[in-house]
Amino acid sequence: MVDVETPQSGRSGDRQPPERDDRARYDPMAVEAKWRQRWEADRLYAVDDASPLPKWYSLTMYPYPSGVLHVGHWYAFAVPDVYARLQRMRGYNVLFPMGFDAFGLPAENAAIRSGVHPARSTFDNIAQMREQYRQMGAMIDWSREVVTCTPEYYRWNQWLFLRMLELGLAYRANGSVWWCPNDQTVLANEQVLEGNICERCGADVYKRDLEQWYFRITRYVEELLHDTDGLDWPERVKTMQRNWIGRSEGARLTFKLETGDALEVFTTRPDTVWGATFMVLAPEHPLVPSITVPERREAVDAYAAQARRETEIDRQSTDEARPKTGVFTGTYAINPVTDERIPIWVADYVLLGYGTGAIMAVPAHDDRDFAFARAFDLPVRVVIQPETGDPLDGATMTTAYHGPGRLVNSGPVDGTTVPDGIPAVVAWLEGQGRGRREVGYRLRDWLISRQRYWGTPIPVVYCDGCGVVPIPDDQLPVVLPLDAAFTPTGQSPLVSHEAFLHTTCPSCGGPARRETDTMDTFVDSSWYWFRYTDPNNQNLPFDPGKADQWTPVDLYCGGIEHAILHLLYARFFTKVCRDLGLTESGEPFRRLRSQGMILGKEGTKMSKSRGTQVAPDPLVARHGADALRLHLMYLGPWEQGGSWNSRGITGMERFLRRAVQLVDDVAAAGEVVGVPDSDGMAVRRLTHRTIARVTKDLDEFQFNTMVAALIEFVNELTGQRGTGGVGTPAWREAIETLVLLMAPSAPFLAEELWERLGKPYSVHHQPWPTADEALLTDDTVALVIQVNGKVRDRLTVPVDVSEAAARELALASERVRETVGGREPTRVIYVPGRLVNIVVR
RNA sequence: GCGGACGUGGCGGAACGGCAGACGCGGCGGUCUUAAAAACCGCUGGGGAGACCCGUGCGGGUUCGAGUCCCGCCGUCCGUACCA
Repeated sequence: MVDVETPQSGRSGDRQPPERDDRARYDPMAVEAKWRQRWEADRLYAVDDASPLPKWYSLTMYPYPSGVLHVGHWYAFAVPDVYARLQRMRGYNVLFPMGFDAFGLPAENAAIRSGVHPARSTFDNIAQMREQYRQMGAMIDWSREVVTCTPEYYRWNQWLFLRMLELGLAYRANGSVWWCPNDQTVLANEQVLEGNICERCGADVYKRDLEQWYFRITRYVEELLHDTDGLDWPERVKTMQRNWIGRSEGARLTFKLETGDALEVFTTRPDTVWGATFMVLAPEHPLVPSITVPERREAVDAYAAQARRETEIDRQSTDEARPKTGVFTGTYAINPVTDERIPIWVADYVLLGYGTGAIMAVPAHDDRDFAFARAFDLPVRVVIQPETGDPLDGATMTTAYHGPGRLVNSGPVDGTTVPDGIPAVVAWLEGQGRGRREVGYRLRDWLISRQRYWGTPIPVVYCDGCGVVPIPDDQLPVVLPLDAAFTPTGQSPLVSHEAFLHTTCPSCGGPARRETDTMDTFVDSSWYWFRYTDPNNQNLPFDPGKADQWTPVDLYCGGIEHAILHLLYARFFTKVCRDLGLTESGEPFRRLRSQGMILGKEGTKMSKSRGTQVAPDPLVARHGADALRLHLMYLGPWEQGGSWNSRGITGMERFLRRAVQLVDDVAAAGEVVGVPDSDGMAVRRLTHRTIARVTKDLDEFQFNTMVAALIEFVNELTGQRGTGGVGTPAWREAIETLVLLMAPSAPFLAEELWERLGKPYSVHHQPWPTADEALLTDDTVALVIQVNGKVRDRLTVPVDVSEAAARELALASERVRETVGGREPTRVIYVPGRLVNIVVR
């Protein structure tokens, strides 16, 4: 690729003078310890709010302090560190903070098993992990560290809760909620997987009726939905958020019942109401007991009980088309447009949690309703006829029809086209007072109460005289007592802590009982990045000025598993903080990148319990943190992840040793005078092309190919060590550039080599090299010559070769003439500077 | 079922519609060594003595030219799951 003579002799005898043991030249442990100490003594990574440089906020999801780091943590943190370092060398004032998501069930569950208090184990784990992050060489300003289980932090959870209470964004309500019998707590809807699996522990969960605290995230639902459009996030994450919000346009219709009750339903197909031949209620629907006629009561009760049990046990069996089940209540409703009597059934395919928990069933045009109607022999009335093909017949059709067509059997709206005419039908229904347009959402309010110990106490008291009374701001924090008995009982452990439980009412001074539930730990992570901007504030969660100086976060990196929950809650909190005047922007994270997962041996997730985690420490001890960082980058595309494999790390070590040799050559040669001149053009081209490649790859998060570019650079230079170029200014430029390009990826060794080159401390304060455009192209290019699309020759031609000259050269090629024979080319394709394709017959 | 991503040597993976397999690991051969390790040099998709031929899951298509674009399959992974 570079037209420099390379010695092909391959003899090593005439190389350099005999070298000392390579270990003496590059001992990773010694180099890394040396610079780690120096950087910490100098506070090299301290972030200055007053810096005049433009800001760059690089955030990586803070870890749960589970004990020790595994290579997955390195993957998640060391790689974004590379980008943060690049931005710093580019002249940004970079904030790259770190903290710990320190409340939560694992510590508490471990405490129940081992008897070690969660506070103790959490802080021990944090100390150990902090030390491991130091080993990694990450650019962390530890003075900004946030630990969410400290009163200094969770006090502001409480403060924010009180503000939300004032705004009606926090409220208490009775409802049917998911309960995990293993963790002995309620869960948010978002924490229930596959219908009934606890996200935390995998146990089967079920519904209980409890009075709980909620955050009214639904108040922001439209904004949350619309604002996703403008985010530079992976498309699939945005799609997952939109699907979770689940907006659907439709109408709310009221059906009168023969009992005198009214039954509201939500439908996305109000145009099909003339085809509604029965209704279905969820088994848990509150009207079920009162509308069931006495002779049907036994059957309905039995069905409801069975449905509830099935929800408890397993509803995963929904993969195959589960046969529809249900029972008739004995009661009829009146179809509001046809005035017909239609039966009301109870069936578990209608969910209480969506819409109104009741539906009008239109079997001709809905698959589920169709299956139900056929199973129970209910009438199927076609109200949409397709405009082509055979007309549908409700008696004989075998699947529901949801295609386009015209409304039939629909009285005043007969002939309306579907779907284009639906708005007209809805307008007619509204005009008749028989329904109204409504937008439905899947998203529901966020249940934040947890009956567990290791979390933020909810700052309210219950007073017999005053009711629910918020704790005044000046009495915050409500401190979590450390001497509670935290064995789970189904109630918060704080219930049995007398000193905590009994207090006085802040309003009337009388006796009062504290709220003993704690907050979902997702509250902690919903605003932590703001706290990094002002970690010691005693008066507010954070200063609005400081927050707006740094946020929105420019680049947020983390696991794809947080695509819905954490990111949605964080966006919600940001909008609340904006409305509280704490920040200006309504979105927290401008750009999001998700790393793939590093899988353990059998291609499975690394798990502590199964012992499949790979520890970084022995690898660091043996190969160095720099080699491990490079190895992780080199495994494959970062956003894709992959299986862990420690074999390749030796290749990274070899690369680093070759770089050391190149630098030591130059260091030994001493200072070179003069500027790079035309004698070193080939080396200079190589250097600048490498700058361009490395920079582009870093910006595109292509860390694997970035490392490949560095390796190729070193290999190329190593191949030329024996030539006379070593002492030239161009060579010196190449070596210095190499060290600069290595600085983000291999921060320890780059610092060491920079010093050996006699350059001023620190390499991490140097500007990132810029590629000279003029050096990115060669004088000559290799022109590919094809015949009928197959490569037949390669010619070296001037870069600005004319088309005519290129064609002529191509046709003159010996190899081309052999292939073409005597045939006359029918066509010649020319791609400037790249290729000639000669087409014959 | 629905939605998305992916399928390339022994392995991890590269390739603006234009030289398939960059780079690394592993393997083979060599230099140095009493020896080994390390380091260094060379080779390493398959077939063929060779010119060449065949090769990016399978089958079609578009194009001068397809790993790349289009259509239809097969397989793997991820998300989601009766959302009215």
